[in-house]
Amino acid sequence: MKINRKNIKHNNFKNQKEIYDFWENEKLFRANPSSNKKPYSLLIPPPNLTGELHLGHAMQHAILDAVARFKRLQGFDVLLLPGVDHAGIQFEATLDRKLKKKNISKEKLGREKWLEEAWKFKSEVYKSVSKTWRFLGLSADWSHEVFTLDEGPRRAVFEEFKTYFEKGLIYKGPYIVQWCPKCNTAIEDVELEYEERKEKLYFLKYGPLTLATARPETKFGDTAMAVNPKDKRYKEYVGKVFTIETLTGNRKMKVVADSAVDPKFGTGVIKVTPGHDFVDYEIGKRHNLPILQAINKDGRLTDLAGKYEGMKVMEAREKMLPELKEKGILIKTEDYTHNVAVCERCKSIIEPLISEEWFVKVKDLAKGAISVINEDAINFLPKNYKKILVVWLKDLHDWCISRTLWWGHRIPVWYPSTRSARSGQVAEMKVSLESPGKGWVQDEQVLDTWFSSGLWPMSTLGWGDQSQSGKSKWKELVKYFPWDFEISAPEIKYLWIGRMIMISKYFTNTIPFKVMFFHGMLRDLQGRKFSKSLGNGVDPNYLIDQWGVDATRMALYTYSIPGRDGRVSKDLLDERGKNFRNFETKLRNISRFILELKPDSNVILSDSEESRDPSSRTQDDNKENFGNKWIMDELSKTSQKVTKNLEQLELHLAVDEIYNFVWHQFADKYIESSKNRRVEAQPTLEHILKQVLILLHPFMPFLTEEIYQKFGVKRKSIMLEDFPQN
RNA sequence: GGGUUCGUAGCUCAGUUGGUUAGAGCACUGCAUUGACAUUGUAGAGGCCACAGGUUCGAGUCCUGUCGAACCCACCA
Repeated sequence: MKINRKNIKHNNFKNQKEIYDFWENEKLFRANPSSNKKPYSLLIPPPNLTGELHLGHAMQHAILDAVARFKRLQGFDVLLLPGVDHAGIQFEATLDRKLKKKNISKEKLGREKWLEEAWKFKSEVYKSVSKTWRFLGLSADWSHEVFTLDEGPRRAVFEEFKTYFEKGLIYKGPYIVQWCPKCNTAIEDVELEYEERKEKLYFLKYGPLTLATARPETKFGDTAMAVNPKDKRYKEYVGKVFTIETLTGNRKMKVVADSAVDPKFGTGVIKVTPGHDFVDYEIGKRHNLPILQAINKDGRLTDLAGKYEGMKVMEAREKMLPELKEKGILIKTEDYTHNVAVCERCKSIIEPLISEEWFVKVKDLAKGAISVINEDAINFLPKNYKKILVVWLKDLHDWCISRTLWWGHRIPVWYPSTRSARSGQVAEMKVSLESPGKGWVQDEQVLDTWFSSGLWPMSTLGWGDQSQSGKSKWKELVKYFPWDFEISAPEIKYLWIGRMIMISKYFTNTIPFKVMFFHGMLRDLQGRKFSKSLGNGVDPNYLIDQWGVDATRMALYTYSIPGRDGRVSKDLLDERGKNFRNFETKLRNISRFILELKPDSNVILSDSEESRDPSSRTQDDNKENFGNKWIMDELSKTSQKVTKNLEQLELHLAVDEIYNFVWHQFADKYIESSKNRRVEAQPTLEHILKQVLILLHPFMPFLTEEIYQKFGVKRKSIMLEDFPQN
């Protein structure tokens, strides 16, 4: 690249915002689909639109940005695509809580008005996310920014739904689902958490048999008893029907034999409640048992419960115990500790129940995903996540994709009348993005957030969008897909990563990304996750205020090892932040020494990059004297290692290398020894400094740009430099 | 019950395919300081690399087992 010195402006930036604006105004973050440079694409995991970015996000984004900047310096056409996710349940719950405080009820507002509020709230929350991104120096291509509910993704999601529908992979029907009574919607297995609870195990008399249960209140929904077929104790009872007292009259129940029953647990007999338990549902299906609904969607008992009708589950359990005892049904209780499923979002106890929902048959999708993963088409970091995902994919059950919410992609299914909509008449419905005509009513439910997130690698590049704006993007899809780099927290490996692989393979017959980087989780010193309720989190904005962006980024890179959790506290992060802030000061001082305190200005200003030969030997060049040759060798070794580390995505090692070189080789040894031959060493000093800045730029973008601007001979921005070739 | 990962200095952690004397930051001790830099320099102390076997010329690194910690998955009613 020819340097035209006349065009070079020395920028004296007042603050980091000015630097960021300079980059943005110069369009240095923009990808260029028509350039002949080799593409390198990175997809930012869309953060949930629910609030502030936390420390984990900051680390994730710092990693993405370092890789993107590195690849740009290497001469790639880099696309770092930003976007945010509408985060269905979570967003809706947050907004409802907010509205409740203002005494506005959702029902009163109605769907349309509520959605207006939602979009307002969305842009409010988005501002804080966007601000933090810029704060961190994220070099994202803002011209490509996407929101999951935008038109493009909406059309892509429709395409996805329609295809499944036409291929017979989508069905609607009653099925047992994990139901959150508080969020009032079905949720997926992967959306639940387990909490250890100390409860009781109740031993109840059912006809001639005694069985153990933790949930006596589901008694009203029992339709059978079951034992293990190999259990000799109960052989004579199998197939026989007994009359069982239910507290609301007698019910005839059969004893069935099913291998799902563990003969070692309790008495070896279970009551079967197909309407409110997953195992029981399966047993029921195998033995053709009737299903009774004993618990409603609001978590209260139904009329089956007689005088207990309307009571919440826990209340009913307490209240019915005396009656059970009195009637001789409750024989004894034992202390019992077990895991209770709770909603990941609101922590309320999940009620398995039967609900009319939409499902996707995932068997073929999963098979495809397994095949691409086994072909090693995706480079998983760490490697073992490959196996973990395959195991999960192997016995995946059908995906419940409907949610009883308003915030999301509404299911693109229409019914000819309100009545057929209510009864969900499958035969009459039409799949369409827009209304098929007057009188048609759209399905009330929306799609699971992950239905659209799973499509993210494609929908962000215009896939499935038949409109003009979608078609104009096809070149980008060809150029940037599959993505070169994707990063994620391990906790959403199934929810998101697994889905993306399945969906991408199904629709494009290829992988969604070439590198899948799972960073570790940042935890507190006791190894617990950060959470609002524990208050153990560390706010990235605090660290940035205290130590600066670049130092904060550096501190985070030291925790960026794939799959390795880091234990941190405010003190520990302050320690590292301070350490790298000191490093920043060191580098400022080095540059002041080299660029501002020059021995003789005539000697130093060389005219072009080429005319200088920094590797020329000094008179007394040997190891002990730390001469030019020595430092050039050290630099070369360092840049080789840094390049290798970056290529292998070992950012923590790269940071370590540069840190050590700058401080302990360059500053402590070379600069010290150069003081008595300053004039002769000056070209080398400048050369090394500039190379150091380039090596460091992916990690400390602001500082390196700031110092770079002080060079006499330079390009417009350090972002336009070339990464040292080795 | 199945799976994964970890155990290295007082603390938080690095240690790339096995290869000199096992490293960093912080903390600690001595010394220096009109210096580009005290947000510094320099010297140092601190480790049976969890434990026990094995493979090897050679093991923090590979294999087996034991103990300890954490996480994920699963239909323990």
